[in-house]
Amino acid sequence: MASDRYPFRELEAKWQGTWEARKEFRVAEDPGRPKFYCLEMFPYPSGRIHMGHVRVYAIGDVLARYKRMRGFNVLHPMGWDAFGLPAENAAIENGVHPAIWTHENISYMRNQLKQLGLSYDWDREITTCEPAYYKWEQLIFIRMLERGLAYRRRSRVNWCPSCQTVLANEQVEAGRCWRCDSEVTQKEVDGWFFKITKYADELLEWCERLPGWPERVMTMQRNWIGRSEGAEVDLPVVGRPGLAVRVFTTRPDTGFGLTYAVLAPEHPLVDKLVADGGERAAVERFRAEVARATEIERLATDRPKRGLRLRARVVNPFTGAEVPLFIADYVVMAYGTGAIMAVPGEDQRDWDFAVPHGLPIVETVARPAGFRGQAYTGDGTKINSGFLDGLSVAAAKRKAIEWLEANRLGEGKVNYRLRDWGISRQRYWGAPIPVLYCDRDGMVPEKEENLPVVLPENVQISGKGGSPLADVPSFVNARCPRCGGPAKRETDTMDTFVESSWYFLRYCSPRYEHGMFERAAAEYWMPVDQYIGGIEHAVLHLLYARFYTKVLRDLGLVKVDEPFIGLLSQGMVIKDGAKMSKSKGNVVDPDDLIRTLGADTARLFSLFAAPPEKDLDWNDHGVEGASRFLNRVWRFTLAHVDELRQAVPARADALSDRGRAFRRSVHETIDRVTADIENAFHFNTAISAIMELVNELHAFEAAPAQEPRQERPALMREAVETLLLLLGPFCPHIAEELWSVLGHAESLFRRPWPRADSGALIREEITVVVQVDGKVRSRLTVETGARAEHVTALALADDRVRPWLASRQVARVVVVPGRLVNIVTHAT
RNA sequence: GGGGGAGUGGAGGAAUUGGUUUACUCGCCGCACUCAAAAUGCGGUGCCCGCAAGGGCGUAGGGGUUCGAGUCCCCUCUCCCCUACCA
Repeated sequence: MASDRYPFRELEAKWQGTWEARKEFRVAEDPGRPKFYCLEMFPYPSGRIHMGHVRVYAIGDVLARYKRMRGFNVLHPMGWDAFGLPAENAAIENGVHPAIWTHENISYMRNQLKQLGLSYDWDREITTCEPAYYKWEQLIFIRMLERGLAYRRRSRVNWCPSCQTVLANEQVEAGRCWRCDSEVTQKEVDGWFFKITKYADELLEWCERLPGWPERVMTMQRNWIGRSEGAEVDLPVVGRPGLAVRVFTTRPDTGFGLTYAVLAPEHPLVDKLVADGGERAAVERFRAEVARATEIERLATDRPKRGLRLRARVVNPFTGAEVPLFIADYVVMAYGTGAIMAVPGEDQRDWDFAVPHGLPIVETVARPAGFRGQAYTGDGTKINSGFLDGLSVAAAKRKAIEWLEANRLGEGKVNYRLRDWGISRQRYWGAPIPVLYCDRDGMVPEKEENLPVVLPENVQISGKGGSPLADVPSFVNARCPRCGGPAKRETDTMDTFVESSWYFLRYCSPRYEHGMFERAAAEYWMPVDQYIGGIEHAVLHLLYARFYTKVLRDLGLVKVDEPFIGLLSQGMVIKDGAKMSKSKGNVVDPDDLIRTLGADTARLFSLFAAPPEKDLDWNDHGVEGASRFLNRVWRFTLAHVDELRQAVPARADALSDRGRAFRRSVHETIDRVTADIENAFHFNTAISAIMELVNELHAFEAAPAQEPRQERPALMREAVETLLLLLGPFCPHIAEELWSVLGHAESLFRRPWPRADSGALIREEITVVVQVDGKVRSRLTVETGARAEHVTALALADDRVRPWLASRQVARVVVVPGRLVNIVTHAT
């Protein structure tokens, strides 16, 4: 069986070696040529690549090779998102140092990628855990600090009381610690934040200006930013002059229906309002109860809302009435002001809480006739609302805000769901945050000339206790950059999303030593023309990278507003109805596949089985089919190699009928493949067009020759060469090999992409469908451009059509030129 | 609860502005080659009726617009993804 296969192993190794030795894919800025920046999301060096990687990198490689053949100067780089938690977990579990683990993984995976024959400029490879990389991120951190874009505050984190350590979200499994299974609690710690909220509006506006992005990704980003317009309103606390509960509402028009107010349990005001010991104890009990709510409980939206009524009362500023104040679990501190004005008449959540607590419900919008619901959230005429009565909801919102502002009780306000980006990680394997704490000067940034603040290597990682860096005295104990006195270094490291927020800029000048990147290089290459990656990064990575780019722009470092012009979100790789995973036992190992069938087959099937944006259903028989196809191409070419090499071009204007028809197929294939790649990355249909060409090539070769002797080899040579050029981006090794077998000294990838000869595309005759009352009854072969009257006459006279017209009258005839004739009849 | 996407043969998937439904691949069936098998090549393959010629029905279901609907409009069902007490 193996002996029947073409020698993909030797051939793939040979061409990979040749391309590497020739530095075939190395690029430099060239103002004389249009550039194309093709980028796939760089991998985390987890150990081995999986089929998802094969898919995304195959997609990117087709595009990069295609664009090169189209004359673009293509930047197509690769690197490693090398910081991250798994390296630390490996250290904890196997005692391997994260640096060693990471670098071993990188060298294994680099080799795997090279075996796929991907056309990267490997001279630009970057690894984010190297000081030469993260040095620049530290510099930008200091710049952001100076501008108030980086700041420090307390926030809540997941905390394992048994391991005495902070847990990342992915280390919390169903509310329990991934290692010791203890119940995870929340804890307040100091941490660093990037002020992404400052850019909320700009990030949102640009969502409308990125037509090259999938709509669903933009929608997810819009939802994530979550802009909502409303008002903040002060509810004075009864008997406490100067003290008020500030709430955010999107429905200021419903103020007259405000019958109680609610604070988030952890709201800071609660401590000020609760003085009495007994009440304080009740509050603490309630808070503990809410904090215990596990992940699973929180998922159940329909569970009863719990609350505790405080003794303090607040004033409804619209009515002047005193109303009760609660703390309740359905109000979260993370959104708005962490406090709400409750209007049970027009908010279902408030209604759900008000009814069991016996709270009054006031309707402030007239219900439409027949309304049977509970809270009413639709539009209508305002009622029971004093000066707002009679207005529509929208008009009442505007008037209520005017009134609040005139009476200094509140103001119009736009609120965002987007939170500032918490970048502190109490972790070892990340970029150190370049600040120190001095007893005299307080928090001080490291001096720029002292950067990078290098991550020390002599660290014990146990997974217990706080940040591992805190246990490295040589790292922690330092000198204050300002006064020279003793100071302690920050021991938090940065979120790995920071590295991936600018790596695409570093690729422009990866070895540049005087800054993040060389300005001219970035101006030439940026923005990324096509970015390709998984949908799982639809929000976080893609939003952070957009934010970071805007920050760098405002720091005067880059000119672009957005990093990625085009985005392709590829689907998952599925097998047997489920995502490939070790636990499901349905993984296909790329190494095995490359060894048994070759990289070209692996690439071909990944691209053929589904369009890139859809999930790909892996099928071992299908992979065999892809391999069979390449064998077919191989055998055909070798079987005719002498004939093909000796062929002399035929005159295109003097071909036999059969020869002309065959040549037309070849040139139609060029157009189809080009359009499929160009328009929508429909590589699957591009490949099927190439397969059809191969089928036709076989048919042409097998049929008895009727044409002049020279014509046949000439047409076959043109067909095979076209086939190889079209196949090249998909299956570069076999295409390059056969190209050289045909006698070409120069690489196929130095050749321009083929262009269809418009003369070859001309058809003398076309098939026209004849319908009677919308049903296909016959087909006619007519001259291209035949007149409608002529085609109609032929159709009406057609033997297979006439019986359907008997005893009926022709009402009208619809002619679609070059396509069909529809004869519409009615009974006589 | 909110948002987004998808339902086409036995399977993955194709179908220009509404114009031949099911390209290509897999699977299955048949034939050739072979002592045999594999490999390879060629042919067939939506469902139903029919010896055949041919006809009827078919793109989740129901309605509508149209000479003509997988495609456009309305309703219903199913599945997938994201998100979540967002005030």
